[in-house]
Amino acid sequence: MNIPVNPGDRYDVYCAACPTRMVLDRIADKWAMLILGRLARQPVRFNQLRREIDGVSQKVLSQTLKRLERDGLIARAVFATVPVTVEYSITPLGETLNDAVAALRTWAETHIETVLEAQRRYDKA
Amino acid sequence: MNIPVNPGDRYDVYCAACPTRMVLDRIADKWAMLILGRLARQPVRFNQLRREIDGVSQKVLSQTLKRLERDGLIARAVFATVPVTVEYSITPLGETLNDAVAALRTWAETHIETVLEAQRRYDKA
DNA sequence: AAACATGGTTTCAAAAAGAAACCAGAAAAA
DNA sequence: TTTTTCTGGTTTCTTTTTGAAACCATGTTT
Repeated sequence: MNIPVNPGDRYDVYCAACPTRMVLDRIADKWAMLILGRLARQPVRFNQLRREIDGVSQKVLSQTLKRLERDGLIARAVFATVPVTVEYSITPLGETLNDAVAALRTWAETHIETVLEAQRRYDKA
Repeated sequence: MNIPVNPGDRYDVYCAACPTRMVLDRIADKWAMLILGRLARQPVRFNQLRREIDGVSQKVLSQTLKRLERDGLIARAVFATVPVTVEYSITPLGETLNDAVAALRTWAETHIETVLEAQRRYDKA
């Protein structure tokens, strides 16, 4: 371990310098996962997204959308309406990621009881 | 949306007050994912883990391990050797989560080229 | 004697996140 | 007509989190 990634080495998230680590850091994010899951259903506008992703601030939503767009996971379309309409949609690449992320979201929803139980036991001891 | 979770409501990560949101926030973490993946192979001691999870600080490793233990995802065993040995291992519940997380880690490793390409295109424009 | 091993905690600076105000411009409500 | 609402953000400021480094006790190795 601790081996920097040079051309020819294979990718390894356990190496800090590996570009896959950067990507993991970016997708291992609560807001990114929720946004991706919402856009997987259908394209949504900025403020609509803000209302549906309960608890996200405008700043963080804006930042996260920018990063997801830069990574090619979502697309941003501007329509010259009044007022201006900005629609975000998922890309084919984003859809492949969403399949993996969906498993995490459903894990949270199906195993929540067991986790809460474990927390109660830990806190009692 | 924005409806607080009351008894009888079904769980929904898109609601900020839902306990599943707390769990998602906890598992949607770079370090937690890397730790879980390493422990899925075999039990590992603290300092060994610190060396293998390249880039993690002792403080964050310690904090993350505590949270994972509290959530029932990993187990902590202390042996009265000299110096003391502390071994961390994955639990059956942790293994079910690791299956989902593994998909994310491999996504990062398989789609990294496409993501880097998208970033270059975005930065050029 | 000095360095290194164990598994952490503590301290402090830097980075990130969150809350709130602000922006322009038009439409709708009062 | 003045106020409020809508669009999609950015800016500022505070609070939280993170990361780097030092420190801790105990014991072995060099």
